[in-house]
Amino acid sequence: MRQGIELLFFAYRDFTAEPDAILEQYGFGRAHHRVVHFVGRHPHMTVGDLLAILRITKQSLNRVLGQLVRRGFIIQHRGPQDRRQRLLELTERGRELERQLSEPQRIRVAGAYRKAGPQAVEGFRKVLLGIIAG
Amino acid sequence: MRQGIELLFFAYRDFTAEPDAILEQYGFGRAHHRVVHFVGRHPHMTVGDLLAILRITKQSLNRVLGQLVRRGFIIQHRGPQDRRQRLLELTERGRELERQLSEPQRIRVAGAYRKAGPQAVEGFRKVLLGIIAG
DNA sequence: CAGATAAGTCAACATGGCTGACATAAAATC
DNA sequence: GATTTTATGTCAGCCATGTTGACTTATCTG
Repeated sequence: MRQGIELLFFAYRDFTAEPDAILEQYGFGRAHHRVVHFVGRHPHMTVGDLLAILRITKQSLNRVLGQLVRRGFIIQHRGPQDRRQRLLELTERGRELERQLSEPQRIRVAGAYRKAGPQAVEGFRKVLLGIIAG
Repeated sequence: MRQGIELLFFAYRDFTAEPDAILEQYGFGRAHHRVVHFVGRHPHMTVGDLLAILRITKQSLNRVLGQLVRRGFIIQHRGPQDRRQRLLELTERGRELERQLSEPQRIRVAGAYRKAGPQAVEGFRKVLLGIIAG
């Protein structure tokens, strides 16, 4: 049981180390990575969607989101139905950053998947989903 | 691939939420939790061991470790071979805190294990170990 | 004895959480 | 049509926890 708890800690620790080094070159932090990741994965998501996923305050998000917008990694456009919304999207520059950040993670996960085999991957997903659902 | 990356983020997010709420009552943070966890798991570990596991600086560690010692959750005693070392151990109070913090996590992991089955648990471990090593 | 090592400390700084208060525009409701 | 709610943004300040750099003390080792 305790081992499972620790595995999550170590995996998270090692998982974030390489992207962190890349982010530093841009003057960004881990928070920027999360934003870039989720906007890349869900183009045209709203600010509210992002807040719900990250579970942080609007003020915290805006600090990093604002930087990403001002420096041209993310563009915002008004929602077509609800014009209060700001739909978020990566620019080409943002997509390039996303690729760069996710590369070491993809390699890491791909390697682990390959070594463990498809059945283990299935178990990995099942257990993590159970942990998330609670 | 991307799904695997996100699963880790969500699992870590949900995994830390409940302990965080408990820690707040003590005026502690997530960093204290990590220290309490690892000292609980490896009694008589040295400060250096803890630094290597956590991969933070001695100054960062000392801030939280010092608080835990001063407030009676951890005791230090000199290493019998090497008297420069400070071997770390939870006090009864520290063990009680550890139990309290790990309870929601144990429940979460146990529930996920039960739902997913032993074979999935094996896969979960394999993949996470691959991510850590790889 | 000299140098290396384990641990602790002081000071200053950055990141990224938080609360609280308030502003604006647009949508939804009465 | 007026009012209220919602989505977003913003200012200001606080806190936890990471960082670097410099230095001390005690102890071990060659």
